[in-house]
Amino acid sequence: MNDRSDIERIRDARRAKLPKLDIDATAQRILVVALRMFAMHGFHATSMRELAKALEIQPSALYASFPSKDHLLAELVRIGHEFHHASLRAALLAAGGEPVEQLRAVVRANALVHATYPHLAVVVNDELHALPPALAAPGLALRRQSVALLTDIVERGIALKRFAVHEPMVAIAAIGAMSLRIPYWYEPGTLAADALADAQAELALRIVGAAP
Amino acid sequence: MNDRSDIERIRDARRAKLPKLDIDATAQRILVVALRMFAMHGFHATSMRELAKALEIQPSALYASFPSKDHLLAELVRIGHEFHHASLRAALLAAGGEPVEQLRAVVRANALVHATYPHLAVVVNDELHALPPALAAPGLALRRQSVALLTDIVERGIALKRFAVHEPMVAIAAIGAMSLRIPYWYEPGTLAADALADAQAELALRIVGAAP
DNA sequence: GTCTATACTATGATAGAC
DNA sequence: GTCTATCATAGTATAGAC
Repeated sequence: MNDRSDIERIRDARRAKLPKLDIDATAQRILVVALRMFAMHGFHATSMRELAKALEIQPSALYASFPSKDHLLAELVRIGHEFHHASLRAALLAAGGEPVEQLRAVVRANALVHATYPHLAVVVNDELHALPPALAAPGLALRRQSVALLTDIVERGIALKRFAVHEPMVAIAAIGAMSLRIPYWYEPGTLAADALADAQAELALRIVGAAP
Repeated sequence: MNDRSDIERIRDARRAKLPKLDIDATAQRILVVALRMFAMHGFHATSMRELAKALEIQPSALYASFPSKDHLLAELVRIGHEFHHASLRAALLAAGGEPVEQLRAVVRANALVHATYPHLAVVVNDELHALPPALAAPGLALRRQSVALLTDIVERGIALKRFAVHEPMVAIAAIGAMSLRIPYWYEPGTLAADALADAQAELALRIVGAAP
């Protein structure tokens, strides 16, 4: 498919990038380009031939670094989930014991990850289902942990009467959804990533009815 | 690919369904099954052969109703966008002139569409980018109108001092994201769709800082 | 680790009979 | 409108030389 006319799911204005990794330079180069193409067009809409062409190597050379296309995606999904979960955990640990501050910190971190690594977020969220279960399992486990982390904060805040929420599940889903959607609309320029994170943290506090 | 092992993007607990349509019965039967498969596995991960097999017809029979796989997706996307936009418009028209009631009505409608037609919502949102630009254009136009509809309500509410928002764009995106994500987590049972819609409408009012 | 060359399979789509 | 049969292409992946 030389003449691809698909609509891009995420704009390439911000170049695709990965967190710092400790892996082979060739593998990293492949991962970054694969990340961009998987994010923009989707995993199944990106062929190994096209990926190789974008890298200016032959398709067969890809298999020296990754045993299959699935493993390539799995590695991106693994990196994304681990970085994401580590970011949330670090934010929570630094936030002290007050639910308001915990929620603010975790939502800020969640927003910043999505604003800083939008391609990675898109691939993690939209292409995980393309993996065979064995390769998707680790990511799914981390995802559940991240949800639990947010759930625990909100439920504790309710118990401590810091928050007032009618339907906790709906509120938690709304807070998660807010940051999850960042890659699809946000572009830095008018609003700095940090200001976006602050704004979403404030909205999260409104959502849980934290006393202002 | 007989032995598909992909993870399903959306559970099939709720059977895929379409709004009432005025089209050929055969075409409708094809559309419903395609809707389910595109929603669960993705457009590119669903082959015409698999679709035909699920319908218990031969692949070539599909082409009597739709000239190509793209057109099949385009029809689903068109139906989804038109139904969605019509729902929001109807809700707004019935809501009177008060921004608080307008926002409540539109968010309720948005939530109900996503809770009632989750497969359609998933296909519209996740597979639109798989269409060539010419086929995607009508959907994109309706999408912009729906966003504008919400934006106008929020901005008018701010101007009339009914709402207090620091970053309108962030608030509007959050309100949209909340309903958009419904198909990926919500399952009726513990919470009725109507209660979900009410809960999201309340959260939207909190997000825009409507006086309680 | 990259190349050339190629095997094998799956894909979207069409031809033509009924 | 559905069938059988088939085409042309694109897909993932491998073999073997350098």
